Amino acid sequence: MVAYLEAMDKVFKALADPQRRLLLDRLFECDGLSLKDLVEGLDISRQAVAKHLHLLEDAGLVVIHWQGRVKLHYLNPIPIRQIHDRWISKFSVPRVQALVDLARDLEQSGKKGDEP
Amino acid sequence: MVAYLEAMDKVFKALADPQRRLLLDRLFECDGLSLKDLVEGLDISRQAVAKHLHLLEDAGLVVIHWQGRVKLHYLNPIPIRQIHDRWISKFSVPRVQALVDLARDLEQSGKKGDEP
DNA sequence: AAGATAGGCAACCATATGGTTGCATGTCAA
DNA sequence: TTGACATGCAACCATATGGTTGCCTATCTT
Repeated sequence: MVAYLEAMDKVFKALADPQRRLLLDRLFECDGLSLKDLVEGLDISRQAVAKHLHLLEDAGLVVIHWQGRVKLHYLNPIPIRQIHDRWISKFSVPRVQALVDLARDLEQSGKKGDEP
Repeated sequence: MVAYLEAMDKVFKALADPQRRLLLDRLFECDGLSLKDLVEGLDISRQAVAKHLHLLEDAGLVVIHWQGRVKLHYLNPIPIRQIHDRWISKFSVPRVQALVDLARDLEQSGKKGDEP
């Protein structure tokens, strides 16, 4: 149990940086990218991106697969789901989801009225 | 959209600290605690706890309600759900949940065999 | 009215974090 | 086999972060 919490600490630390979240976004929409692929569009050095990816991998949010000299990265959503389950009980899911959808709809209709 | 990402940045930063996650755990099991209540059992100063709670409040993970001179804290699970929805698509929820349950069961059976 | 209680604000400090640069290693392709 | 390419490792630096202490404000209670 304590080991689980320590493992999750790495997950939360890994998610704390916006660049790393962008990397996860990229992998979410297109799984199996290499380091070189992921460097493009981030405006920081390759070494910085590599460090980020190592943190994500160490946290278990990304799993890798070597293919020759290129390292492919895959998103692992399980820790994300575990975060969810920590503070949202099964019975409250529908209520919370309804509120999320409501908030999104309000955001949308607000956007429409922004520039008439 | 960019405002949404910036708002979520506060959420991830707030979740990055273990003490703050413990505070959320406390509120999850017993909503509506005061600062004084929450200080007990954390082994850091009241001011440190207050700072943590301010961060959680600013991130929208905790909502407060003044009752005289005592500040009551309530857990708001909506940002947690939004994290979930960012990287777990609706159609993949059953698969991911099955993997989470499997991992938990394996952890359990492993525990049993730990001390024979 | 006065002490006790619940909380806020600000300055300060040590460490953690994210970035850089420079160099090394291993694999593919001509 | 040799040069190009994909990635790893280490040292270093500026800033962010979490903690402390000291003092202030507001609200109960007697």
